[in-house]
Amino acid sequence: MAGKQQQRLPREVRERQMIDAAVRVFSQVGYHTASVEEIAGAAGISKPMVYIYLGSKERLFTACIHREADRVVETVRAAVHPDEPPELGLWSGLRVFFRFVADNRDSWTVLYQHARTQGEPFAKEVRAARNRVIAEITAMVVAGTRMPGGERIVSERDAEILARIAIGAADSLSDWLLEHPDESPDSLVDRVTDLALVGVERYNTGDLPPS
Amino acid sequence: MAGKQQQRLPREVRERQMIDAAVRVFSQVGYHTASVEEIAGAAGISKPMVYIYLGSKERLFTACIHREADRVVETVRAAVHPDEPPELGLWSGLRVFFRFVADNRDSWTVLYQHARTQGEPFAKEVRAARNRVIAEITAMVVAGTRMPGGERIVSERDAEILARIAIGAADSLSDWLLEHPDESPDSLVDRVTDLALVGVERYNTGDLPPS
Amino acid sequence: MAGKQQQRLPREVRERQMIDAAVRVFSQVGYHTASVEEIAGAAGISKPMVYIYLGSKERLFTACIHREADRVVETVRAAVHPDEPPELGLWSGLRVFFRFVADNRDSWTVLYQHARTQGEPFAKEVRAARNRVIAEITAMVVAGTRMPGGERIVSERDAEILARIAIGAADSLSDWLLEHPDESPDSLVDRVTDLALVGVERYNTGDLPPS
Amino acid sequence: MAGKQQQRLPREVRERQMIDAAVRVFSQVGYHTASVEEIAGAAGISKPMVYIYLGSKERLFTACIHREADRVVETVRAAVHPDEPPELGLWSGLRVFFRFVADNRDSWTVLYQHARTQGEPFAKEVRAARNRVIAEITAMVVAGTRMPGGERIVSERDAEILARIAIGAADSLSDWLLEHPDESPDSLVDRVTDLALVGVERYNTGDLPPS
DNA sequence: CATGAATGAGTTTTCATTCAT
DNA sequence: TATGAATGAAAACTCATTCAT
Repeated sequence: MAGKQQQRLPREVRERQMIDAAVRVFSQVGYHTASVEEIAGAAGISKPMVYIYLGSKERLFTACIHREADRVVETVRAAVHPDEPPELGLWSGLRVFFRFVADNRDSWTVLYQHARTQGEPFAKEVRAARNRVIAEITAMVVAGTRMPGGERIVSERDAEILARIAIGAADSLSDWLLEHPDESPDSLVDRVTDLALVGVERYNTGDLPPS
Repeated sequence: MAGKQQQRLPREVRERQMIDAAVRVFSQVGYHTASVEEIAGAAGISKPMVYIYLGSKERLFTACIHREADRVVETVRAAVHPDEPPELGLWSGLRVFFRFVADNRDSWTVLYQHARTQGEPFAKEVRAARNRVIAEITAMVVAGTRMPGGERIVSERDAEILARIAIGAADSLSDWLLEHPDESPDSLVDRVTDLALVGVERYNTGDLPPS
Repeated sequence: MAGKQQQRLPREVRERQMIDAAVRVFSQVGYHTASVEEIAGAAGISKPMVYIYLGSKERLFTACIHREADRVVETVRAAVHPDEPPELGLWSGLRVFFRFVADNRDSWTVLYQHARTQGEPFAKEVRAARNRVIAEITAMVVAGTRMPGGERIVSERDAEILARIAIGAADSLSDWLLEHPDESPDSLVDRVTDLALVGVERYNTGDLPPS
Repeated sequence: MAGKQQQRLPREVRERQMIDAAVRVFSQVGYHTASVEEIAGAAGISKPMVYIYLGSKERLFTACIHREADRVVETVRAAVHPDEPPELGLWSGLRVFFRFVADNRDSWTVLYQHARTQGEPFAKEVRAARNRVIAEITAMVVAGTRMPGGERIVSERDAEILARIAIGAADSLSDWLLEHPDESPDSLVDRVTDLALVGVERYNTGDLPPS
């Protein structure tokens, strides 16, 4: 008489299923609009399971933020510091990062767009997650901008600024990518590179930079 | 039997007050978390007034989006195309835009961060508002990158990419500004300019740009 | 600057306008669904006027009930007791009553259908109004069923029963009339008369009436 | 933290309880005046349950209409077409119908009085329900007015008119019954029968029926 | 472990009614 | 007199969360 019960799975697996589903749903409709029931449904389980495993909607969202921040950080770190030396240059690093953002819309949307806009209960957690991402991208910038000899040519502060620009640009440009299916993350980075290398110095001639 | 009534003000004034309050509250807690009552309170009136004048929470939010999009567009347009000639160069234009974002946190937060993350009911309106902003910044980029002779050196597509980068960067960097009270929008643009002009070509030597 | 004000009309006229509008609106959507604003609009005046003249929505509805009950009673009375003798027979009286119901949908709907279904605040008023109508129809039945010599052939109690049947039937059949535009109140009464006179005794042969 | 919960009952049972309570409450105060909370209270459960099971106040009302229409139809049908032949005569059928109306005030009030007066959202459903009832009573009239040999003596149209009269009369007379506790549905039908059989032909002599 | 049943708390929305001009 | 501006009170509906089985 009881409705069919889900197969018993080890806790770890179940949790991953839930967070996967939650990221998917949250990214589509946002934290408030997503109901726990909807998420449970998307994970193929019943509502109380979410509470048993994750405790509350808030904790579930937090778990999503953590996991997705981990994924960004891991991805970038793995590319920039592969187990063995040859560190990537700046543009190669950016390419990896852009590709992640473009290929993982749900992750990025939850992490960068939704998490940010939630107020109090998450402020702290979100800041921490963001800082981890920023730190990682900053590290990538630092690594990518050393002179052949190893000297740094951008200060820590400037490196962070560049990291933030990269993050904001990735976010903003990933929308552009969606609207331009004829382009790819790679072709986009190429464009940006060209603009930075060639364009900047040239189109700037008529506009005196601050002395 | 009715409680003491507010001072009577003409509709136009009250509507502006409401939208002001709504932008403030929405920017702080987001669309869903903000209750109409809270907004009414912040505007110094009672809830039903919001419904009498604006119709619904949804329409109120839409009104905020429209007005704030207008403000960004107006600000940028006024700076770039002053009634009289001397158009601004790229960096001067960016400076105006950055300043707006930094000086109007609430507007920008609602427009760029919150509006985006709201799903269906707003998708269309938001897209329209965003496109207006993008178009304006793109125009600024185009205007700011002409050669002295007037020839364009960036294609339309690239101009829009630069505009999107500027927008994403402004958004991202305005957070950075908050965390660095010793800096200002102007000093920040100076840094970015320096990085773009001087840095790019130099720190790139070790990393071959795509051929 | 002030919106155009309605022409000043004597109180009596204004009140009639309001009640006319109210009957119209109430009959269409019912007491609760009708908003005072809607009624004021239908009467071509502003909301506060309704309160100044009638005091409250409740009193406005009560006024409608009274007036419409008066109209039914007057109509029937005028037909049955014309200033001078020749009283009408039963069927002629019914014909008058049916015609009123059919020709005054709004009045009847408010009086018989809506007023009835409103609970407490109106119970008493409604009962009184209904009783006046019932009394009048009963009087008509009594008048219409005297023998040529003047003796009564239906008891008071039976006369009231017949009156109630007539009222319920008029209500029920006026719906039927709406669905059968090829018929008229008169043709309907003819049918009913035929059924009563000819049919009843005949088709009843196979079904023994209670001994 | 949640208050004490009601005994757990299967959905089917709860739904019936809700509709029972709703019919009771709606019949007493009408659709608009009845609050969902009040109905939930009358059913011994909390408001959200009504929404979980029935979806909306509108759907709840519709469910009431359907169920009560079913009950009238079933009652009449069962009496008129018992599993085995001897169909009832007209008066016996009416007696069954009158008894239902008198014994099920709430059902009848909701079905005939309240449902009618509700405008748009219900118009269609109500019409359908009413038509089912009318059709059943009409069938009863047809069955009850056949000659011993089986020939029909009333046309379809006239049968429906008689059905409508019966319905309107039942509605109207059931009020009368309430005011006359010394009478019963049966005694009332007896009176009506007498009036129809004996009275009609007699008291009519002085009033010429239409030629 | 898993889930159907149940609810407290809160939100948007509407409307009769009043007041200031 | 007449009306635009304003609000208290209440109703429909939703949802995170819990408990009994």
